[in-house]
Amino acid sequence: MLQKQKVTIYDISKKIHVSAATVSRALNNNPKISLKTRELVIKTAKEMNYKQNHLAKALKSGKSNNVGIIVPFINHSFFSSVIRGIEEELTPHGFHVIICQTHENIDNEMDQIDALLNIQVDGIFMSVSKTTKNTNHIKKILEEGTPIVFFDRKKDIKGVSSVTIDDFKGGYIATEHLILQGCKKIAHLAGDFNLGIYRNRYEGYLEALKAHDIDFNSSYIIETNSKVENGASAVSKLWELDEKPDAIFSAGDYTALGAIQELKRRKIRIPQDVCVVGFSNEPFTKYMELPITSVDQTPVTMGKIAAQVFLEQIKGSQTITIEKKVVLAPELYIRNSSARNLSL
Amino acid sequence: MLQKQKVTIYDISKKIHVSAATVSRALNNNPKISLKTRELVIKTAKEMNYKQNHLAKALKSGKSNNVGIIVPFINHSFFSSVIRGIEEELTPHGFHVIICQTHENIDNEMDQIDALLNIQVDGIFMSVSKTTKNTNHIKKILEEGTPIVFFDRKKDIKGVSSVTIDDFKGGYIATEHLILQGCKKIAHLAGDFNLGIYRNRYEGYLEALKAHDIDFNSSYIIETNSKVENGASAVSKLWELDEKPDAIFSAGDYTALGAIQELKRRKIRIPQDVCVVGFSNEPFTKYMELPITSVDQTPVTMGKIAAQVFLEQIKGSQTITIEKKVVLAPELYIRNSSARNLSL
DNA sequence: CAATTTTATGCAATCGATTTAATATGCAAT
DNA sequence: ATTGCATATTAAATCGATTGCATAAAATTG
Repeated sequence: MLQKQKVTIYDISKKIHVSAATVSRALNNNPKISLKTRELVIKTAKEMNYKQNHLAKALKSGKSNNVGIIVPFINHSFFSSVIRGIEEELTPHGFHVIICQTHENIDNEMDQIDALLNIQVDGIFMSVSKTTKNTNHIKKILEEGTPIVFFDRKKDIKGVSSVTIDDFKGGYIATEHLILQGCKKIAHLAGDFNLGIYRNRYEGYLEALKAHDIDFNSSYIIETNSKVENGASAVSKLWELDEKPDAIFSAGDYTALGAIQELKRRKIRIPQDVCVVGFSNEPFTKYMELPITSVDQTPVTMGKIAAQVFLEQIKGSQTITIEKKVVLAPELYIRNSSARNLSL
Repeated sequence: MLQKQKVTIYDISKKIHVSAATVSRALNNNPKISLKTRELVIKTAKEMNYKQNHLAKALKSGKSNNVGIIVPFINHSFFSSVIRGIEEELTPHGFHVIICQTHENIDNEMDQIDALLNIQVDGIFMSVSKTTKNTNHIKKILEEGTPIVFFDRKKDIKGVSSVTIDDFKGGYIATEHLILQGCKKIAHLAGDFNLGIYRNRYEGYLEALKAHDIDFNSSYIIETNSKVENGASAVSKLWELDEKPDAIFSAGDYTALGAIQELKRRKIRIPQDVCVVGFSNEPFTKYMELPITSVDQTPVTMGKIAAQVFLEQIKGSQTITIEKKVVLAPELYIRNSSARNLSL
């Protein structure tokens, strides 16, 4: 184990008999430094294998070149894809991405925020946890002067930008697609209404029904967690009704999958008897033997755009707050679980 | 936008008329400081909402409390799960996790390493890219005195710890399972032999054949990239043979899936005519209508253990290099794609 | 050639916390 | 009362890079 990082601007300055200030300026292309000196410094720095100490620079400048990303879970396809997008967009700008997960727990969320502020990240990207109601801990970020960008799951806070998809539209097109397949009794497996995204998907569903003059039936709505088992039990519950549904729009792919499994168990044919649509376009949906129709959220793009919004924000004067709300269009991937006249 | 982080130990020291050194010592529970002073300092610090500046501390100590993780892609289930494990294990110790992806490209890998060393991470976790042959850039990390821990995909470098699964055994148990199902003509869809993990899975396959007195048939080996399409085309190629296989052991789940799709297209019954086993236990394998038998790599555990190895490494004196090779046992999840007498 | 402006460079302070070596205080022993 | 020693505290240096201000050297002008 040898010594770490050795060469400093002082070492360079000694070697070529100039001051450290000159070395610093030369390396930063300060025009006050003569071409001759600048070239000598740069050449010597290269020879001595000089590496700038980013910590020292960060301390002096107050900018760490790190950004934090807070998500419920890293290893959920949607979130890891957003992270990928952010990472790919920010790395070329010299930023590094620090990952935190909340496990959908607001206490963790608060801790993670504190930790990120402590290490002076230059910005925070976050998708709030399901249990987050109060937003004081988030406002604290703003008070410290650190920009935030919400993605997917946001809270409405003045001065905070966000990148989301149009969940209302997602709910609408999914439902309308089912209607166009001839379905009239469309059940909805909703997600946690504490989160805006799920409320919006539900609203979109309602609006599509209304637009096509289909009566709303409240017993067709089941609010549930996005787990496979819950999709199955939701179907069991629905099939106790006298008027069984002829379609299911699920706000998540896992519940859609569970629903399909239970429908098959009951020998109900898909899509002939019942059409099913999921949400998120999880990788598995297209791999199934009966591929599942789903609403795509373009997560990598979402991450990239969130990163761009952040870069724009910090480019401007620090005193100006840019509040930008980017809403991406969701896209319906129609597959066999709902396509009655599809030749695939 | 208000000012960032304000209160320093000097502010505290002024307020209670002691020196900054005393404040620092008091906050660090240095026994030289009298109880009275310590309590006053701590109380005042709390009142003034003091937050330690980690950058300054990092600069002085040379320890950043950041670790880097280098993976081919963040949003691959296996890698994001390992990252999750590392994150969960290190966060309680005050470390933060910085993510980099290489896109399986060695040039990116070198850049990422440079960047991580530049920001003085305290350690690097990595899974090498497929294109990595030369290891000079990795040795550079060691020369700087920064510990590395390989996970899953490693290179043999003296003094470097690693956490992997026993791929040989994985290949062995997968193949033996197929043999026990009565299969005798077992094809193997191998991964890139540049990576040790795929060579080992292949070796395990060979050994299992030998142990059960089954002749090796080289035309049953197809080296391919882990993509769904490649699984399908591998089957097409295999089914041109006079002696068609009665089982397929794929070194990856995606190729296993592609193989299954192609087998179905050809109306070949699974598992009656052909048994299929994949590798990685990707989430989708258990969701299929025909769930796929696969070898699980316990990625979250792998991440946690890698983190523990790292913590052990840095706990010891910096001059002592601990080289620890942890090998986790893979586990076969038997499902319908291979289980001829399974009642599920 | 002296006066003035430009250009190039150095000095020293700064960012905030840590740490070594030095000093002030208290108390016991002689 | 003086010496000795432990305890508590501080001054100052340090980590490495940046930057405002001062100044020396060179170039320009009258």
